[in-house]
Amino acid sequence: MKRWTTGEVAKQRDISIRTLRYYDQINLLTPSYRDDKGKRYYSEEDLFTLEKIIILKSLSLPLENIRIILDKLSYKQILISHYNYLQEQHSKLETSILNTASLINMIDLEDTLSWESVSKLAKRPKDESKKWLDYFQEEEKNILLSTIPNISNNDETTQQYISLLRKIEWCIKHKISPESEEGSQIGTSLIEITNSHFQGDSDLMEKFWEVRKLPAEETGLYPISEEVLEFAERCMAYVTTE
Amino acid sequence: MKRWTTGEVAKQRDISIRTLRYYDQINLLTPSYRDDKGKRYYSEEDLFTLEKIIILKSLSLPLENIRIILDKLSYKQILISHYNYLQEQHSKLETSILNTASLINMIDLEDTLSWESVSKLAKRPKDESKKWLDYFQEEEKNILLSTIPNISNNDETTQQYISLLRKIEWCIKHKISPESEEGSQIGTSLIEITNSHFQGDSDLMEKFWEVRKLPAEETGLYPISEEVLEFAERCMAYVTTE
DNA sequence: ATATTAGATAACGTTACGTCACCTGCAAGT
DNA sequence: ACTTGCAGGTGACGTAACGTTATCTAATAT
Repeated sequence: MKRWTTGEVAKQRDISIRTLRYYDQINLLTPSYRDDKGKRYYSEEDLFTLEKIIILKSLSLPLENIRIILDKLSYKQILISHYNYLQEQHSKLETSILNTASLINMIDLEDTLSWESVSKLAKRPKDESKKWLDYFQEEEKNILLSTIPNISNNDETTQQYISLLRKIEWCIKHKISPESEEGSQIGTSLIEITNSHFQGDSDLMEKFWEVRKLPAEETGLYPISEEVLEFAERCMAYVTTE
Repeated sequence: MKRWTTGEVAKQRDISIRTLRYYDQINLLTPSYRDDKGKRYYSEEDLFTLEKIIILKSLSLPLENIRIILDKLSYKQILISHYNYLQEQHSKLETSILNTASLINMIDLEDTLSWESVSKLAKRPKDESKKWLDYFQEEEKNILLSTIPNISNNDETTQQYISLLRKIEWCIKHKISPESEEGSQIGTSLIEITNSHFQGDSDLMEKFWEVRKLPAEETGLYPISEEVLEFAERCMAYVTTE
């Protein structure tokens, strides 16, 4: 079983040695082995924990909170929350870029620009440092509960469901068509899950997919893009016509 | 001339009142008018300055440095650096998203995942908090100097040049073709600038455009996308065949 | 007449480390 | 045998950018 010293870990993960010692000090990440001379040695598991910590920190969680929830979350759960976070950042960035480009252009056009005209565009996406819970709420509380009533909470199927959506995004990025082996697998799983969720109530099911199209502000859910929805629908269609 | 109180400014820009008072305290942003009772009033110019500060802060400049350079930079210059920053963030985010999706997928596939396989993907874009100067270097030092020798530094043309590239990106985003009024304007300007830069040396010119295609790591320059390059070339072609 | 609101100052608290002083074991060069 | 350099260690104090709390004032609403 390989072990790494502080220096090695620091270099590999691009953090300072001081940081590692600090995390040890506050009992956030205690290396699993200590020399008779006091040297710290980190195991593979320690590195995974560190990875978790770094990701959670990037969601701007205070270290205190990280310590509390660290062992309650799997690496996968954390990665998924990270993914959601990144997606949100991505869409925010795109509007920011557009706004900034507009502003630069405005300066080129009018030479005296009033604050009033600028202030509309200058709105930066506000920093939601306390909002981090949201990235988990979606996993913790049932995806649906808040928007559609009368559906029981089942954490396992929720997990499966999210996993499927990720897989679809993955397929899209790798240009795998919904009319493929993977597509039909996804389709079958989707139908299974949706059936067990809605117990054949196709009316509710329709409503559900509609809701998923709305932007996040209105539903409180992470929005699924049209592209993903279409892919999902084509997967399911492909399975039923096979 | 309208003036705003601390509370109004704080609400409008989504920052805390404490922050405004603090900026006053450290002489970073002193409101241009004070009541006989001590109340702060911010003018339109003050708001522009605040905007500058906020943008520079988002590039993770310490407030100390911001104060030093604040009056040396125009709002436009700052916006452009901000734009560069956003573009870099954007491309980093995209690889991050891909990596995260890959990791999640890996977990679904193999149930025991080794650190070795993870560590390759887990590389986050390193935080370049000291690298902020780069976003300005491009404006300050001549774009070319570092890569192509024998070209004299001219800050004004550099500015024009960057401005043109922004305009191209702007056109692309708004689906304006290079074979349009705007396109021909851009083309003419591009030809003018490039000529005055390279004095008709078409060999060097070729080399220059080639260099711009390389990623940032190798050149130290902000990379121009293929799309922009193609647009530029079509603009110039359009002008010459007109 | 009182309560609420929006502003002010002053002073101490906080997070996540950076930095500094000083100590230790070990391998290599002189 | 001695120094040098390096990689590691432990305090302890320093820092940035505010948050928080206590206390005060002036103006407005009820």
